[in-house]
Amino acid sequence: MIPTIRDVAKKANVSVATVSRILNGLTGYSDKTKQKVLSAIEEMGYHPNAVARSLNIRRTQTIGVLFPAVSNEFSSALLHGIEEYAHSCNYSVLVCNTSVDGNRTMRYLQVLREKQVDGLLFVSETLQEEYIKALEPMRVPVVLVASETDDPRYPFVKVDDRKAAYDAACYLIGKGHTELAMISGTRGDPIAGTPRVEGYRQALLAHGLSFREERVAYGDFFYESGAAALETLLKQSKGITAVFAASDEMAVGAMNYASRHGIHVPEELSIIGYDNIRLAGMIHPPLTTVNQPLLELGQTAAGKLITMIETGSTVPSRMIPHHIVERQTVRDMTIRI
Amino acid sequence: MIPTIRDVAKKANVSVATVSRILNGLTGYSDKTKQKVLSAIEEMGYHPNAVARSLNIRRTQTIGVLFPAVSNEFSSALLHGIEEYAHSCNYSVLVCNTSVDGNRTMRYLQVLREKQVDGLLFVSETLQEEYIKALEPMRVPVVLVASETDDPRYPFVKVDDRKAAYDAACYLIGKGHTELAMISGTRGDPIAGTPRVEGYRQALLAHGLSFREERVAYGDFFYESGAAALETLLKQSKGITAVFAASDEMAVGAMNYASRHGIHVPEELSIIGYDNIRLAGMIHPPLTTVNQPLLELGQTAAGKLITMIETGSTVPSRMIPHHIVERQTVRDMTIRI
DNA sequence: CTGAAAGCGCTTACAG
DNA sequence: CTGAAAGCGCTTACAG
Repeated sequence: MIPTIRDVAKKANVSVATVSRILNGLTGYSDKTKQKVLSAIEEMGYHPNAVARSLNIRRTQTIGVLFPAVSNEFSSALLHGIEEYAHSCNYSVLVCNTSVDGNRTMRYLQVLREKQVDGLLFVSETLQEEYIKALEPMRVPVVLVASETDDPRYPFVKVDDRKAAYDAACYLIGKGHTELAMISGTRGDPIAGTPRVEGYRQALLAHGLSFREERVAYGDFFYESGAAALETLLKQSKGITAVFAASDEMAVGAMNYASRHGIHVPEELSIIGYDNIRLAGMIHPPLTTVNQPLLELGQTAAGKLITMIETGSTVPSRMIPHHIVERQTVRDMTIRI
Repeated sequence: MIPTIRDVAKKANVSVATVSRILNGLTGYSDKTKQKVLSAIEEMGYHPNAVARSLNIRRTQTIGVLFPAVSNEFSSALLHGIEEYAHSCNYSVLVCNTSVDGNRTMRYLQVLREKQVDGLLFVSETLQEEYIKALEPMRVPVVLVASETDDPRYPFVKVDDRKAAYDAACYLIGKGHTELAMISGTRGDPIAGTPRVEGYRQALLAHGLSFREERVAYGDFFYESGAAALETLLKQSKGITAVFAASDEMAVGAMNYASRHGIHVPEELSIIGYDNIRLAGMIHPPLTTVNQPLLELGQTAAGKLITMIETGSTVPSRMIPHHIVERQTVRDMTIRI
């Protein structure tokens, strides 16, 4: 029914080997043969079967991407970068939404292994021992995005979270703020939690300010938790003039809390976020924040993975530069009005 | 190196046929044989090769999903629903970001065809003649999501855009507004453009209000265009008290314009959006909008596609119910204060 | 420049 | 209950 390479060969009066060579741009056939074959392909509407090809060459030109959650701006911007780069290199991407569920992750790993993906990208997820055990025998390259590990077999691509948080706090201090507070992401999160608190702390100390436990509240990176965290901070401590939130969503949640309670941003309270997702520019006043180049992170990670796949060698990890995007939520206290 | 079914068979002293039967849960082997085989599999760390299997059974348990743009809340919520449902049915999903580019779409179609996907989902894209020509010989089911066609071979899953827009306008009218305006999406867009303007128009007429061209401005669904559209409306026509925006992003853009120009929402201007993406609940004041159940749209579409794949029959299209989510951007004019 | 044949790792009648 | 063998649609030495 659907024509195969065999049918094409028959029609063009050549062997399948010749058709295969032409299809793959190899050498070893006359121009006349090539024309014959090409027109047979055209006439029959032949399309090669990549599954058969993959079985032979043991390459599927497909990578698997595991996300803890797919439906937020952060993930989708990364996915965009990954897909774009992969497509430009002729790779397809299989998306897997693990829902932060270890069991789902393990099942996906199984599926991806059986489907013979050429490589794997772990987004925003730390490599559990269990995953490593499953990954090892798969013998395919793995790259982490917006995550980190010290196992050299698994390179990662991310922003320097500690430094970015340090810079955010310094920015606030540079604007004359001395009464800082922080809305952290999930307590103990080894990637986007602890390092950002640590960077914030170091910035305070570097400027002779004291780090006060009651001036750190913990959320979960999502919008809803931002308001609750600000409420906690305001209850626990008086005199705060600026807060650093470890995600834009939490920053916006905090801004809403402020707005509902008649606290003016930035006049009475300054806020700086983290991520620079589109949301940051959509609210009023627009949010000053730390830019994570998500598209670039995705592209770079896909690039590293594909390099590893195609060269068989391992590549170094990479810190992508961040920067602060100044908008309108931080008051400059050094200017007297 | 990596064990195959052959190695397992050898180790367990049975034929590959028997191993295959056990692997696939067929009948025709003793319990003793089963144990022998299972422990051989265990010992060797054998994992079946789905590519080889696919070549045989000509099913890949993979579907392709084409998006015009992947990095926005709308697409990612749909993707979430699609991926979730597909995964629950043991299908994997290959994402393709067409960037609203016909050439890219055609190339993806080619790749997906070669990779032998079992079915295709078109998200927010109309089926061009060119696509249909490429789709036809692929002989796999196709379902449209948040889009529409009258070709019965391609079922679709969407909200009734005309009716939803009608309801949005009626909601405004029900709140006592008579001076309505609309921020439409892309002019002439056959799915999310024209039908929404038409629904809005019909609602006006049904209530004895006149539809005035100068009270419709066109954006492109995205944030940036919302502000410009509101500016245009306000310049073209005096006395507007309420506006219906054909997307939440444009509604928020309009709210920002209002805020920057000292126009209070909802006291001086009411706004209703369309989509109910998370953004709608994150801004201040929170946006009243038309809810499109995106997760459900995605799930339903994936369900229909998989049904078509597995039964070989075609399924009917489906309109998913929408509803209005009342928040705080529409003033009730029927209440005297 | 070209073809016959083995093989990629499975599944599935068919025969016993 | 079990196995030998053909076949899925390709690629790739090998030989000429």
